[in-house]
Amino acid sequence: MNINQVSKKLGISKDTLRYWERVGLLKPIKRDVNGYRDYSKYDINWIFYIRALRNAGMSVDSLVKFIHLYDEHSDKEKRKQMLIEQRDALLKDLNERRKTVNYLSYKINHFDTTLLTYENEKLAYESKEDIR
Amino acid sequence: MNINQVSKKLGISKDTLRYWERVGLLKPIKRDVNGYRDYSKYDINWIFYIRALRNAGMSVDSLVKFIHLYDEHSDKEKRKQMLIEQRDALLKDLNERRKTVNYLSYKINHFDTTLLTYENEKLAYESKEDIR
DNA sequence: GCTTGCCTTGGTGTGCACTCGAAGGTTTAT
DNA sequence: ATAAACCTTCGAGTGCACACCAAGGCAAGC
Repeated sequence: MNINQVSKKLGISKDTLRYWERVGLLKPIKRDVNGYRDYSKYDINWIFYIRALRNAGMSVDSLVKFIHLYDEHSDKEKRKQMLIEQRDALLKDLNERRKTVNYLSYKINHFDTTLLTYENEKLAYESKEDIR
Repeated sequence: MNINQVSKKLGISKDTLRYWERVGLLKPIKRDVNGYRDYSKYDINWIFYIRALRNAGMSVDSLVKFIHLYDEHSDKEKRKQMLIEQRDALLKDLNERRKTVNYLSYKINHFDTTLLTYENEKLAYESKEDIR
C-alpha cells in the first residue's frame, strides 16, 4: 500500500506520515523498486495505534520516548506495565475533562439562578459526580 | 486583586492573563490609579471558566468566537442553548478519548495473544463498551 | 534620594507539529 | 515524446499559544 492509500484510509496527510517516520514514531517503511514507501498491514496497525494516542493528546516527543523505552525492554511484563501506565495517564486526563463537562452542566442547570461565587464555581468544577 | 495574585490563585502565568485579555478572552480589566490591572471577583470567575475550557482542549480562537456570539444574544434561551452545545462538543471529544482508553485496555488484555489484524484493532477502538 | 519590587506596553523569540515548495525521478496515457 | 500524476528528499514556512525581553513608571523602605 502506497502513501496515498494509507493517507486516505487513515485520514492522515502524506506529509504527516513522512514526518512521523522521520522523527521515529514509525520504523523505516519498506521501499519498492522506485524508492516509494510500501506500507505493510503491520505498519497500518501501528499507525492506527499512533493516531489513537496522538488524538488522545499525547505529544509526539513523549510518544517517541515511550516507543524507545518499549523497544528496549524485551521483558514482556515490563512492556505490559508500560501500556498500563500509558492507559492510566490517559484515564487521568479523561477525568480532568469530565470535570470540565460536569462544570458546564452545573452552569447550565444553574443558568437561571444568580451568578456563582468563585467558591461555588470551584466546587462545581471539582465535583466528582456526573451531573445531568 | 492584582495580576500577581490572580496568577498565583489560578495557576496561570501573568503573561497568559495579559495575552487572554489582548485577544478578547477577557473583557478589559479595570485599572487602578496607577494603570495596574485590578481583577474583580467576577473577572476571577470568568477566568476560572476560561481556564476550564482551555484545559478541556478548546482553542483560544474558537473560544473568542464563542464569546462574541454569546454576547450578541441577549436572548437568555439562546445563550443557554450555546452552553449546552459547548458542553456536548466536549462530551463528544470525551467519548473519542474514551475509545482510545478502551483500545489500550483491549491491547493490554490481549497482550499475550497474537498480533491484531487491522480490522480487529479498529473494532477494539470503536468498541462502545468500557473495558477494564 | 536611591534601591527594590512591583506594574505597564510593545515587540520579539520559542516550541510544537505539521505544511508547503522546489527540484527531480518514475510510470501511464495520449 | 510529451504531459499528467504519482513519488522522493531537503529545507523553509506557518499557526498556535504563549514566554521573554527592554524600557519605563509608581510606591515603599532604608
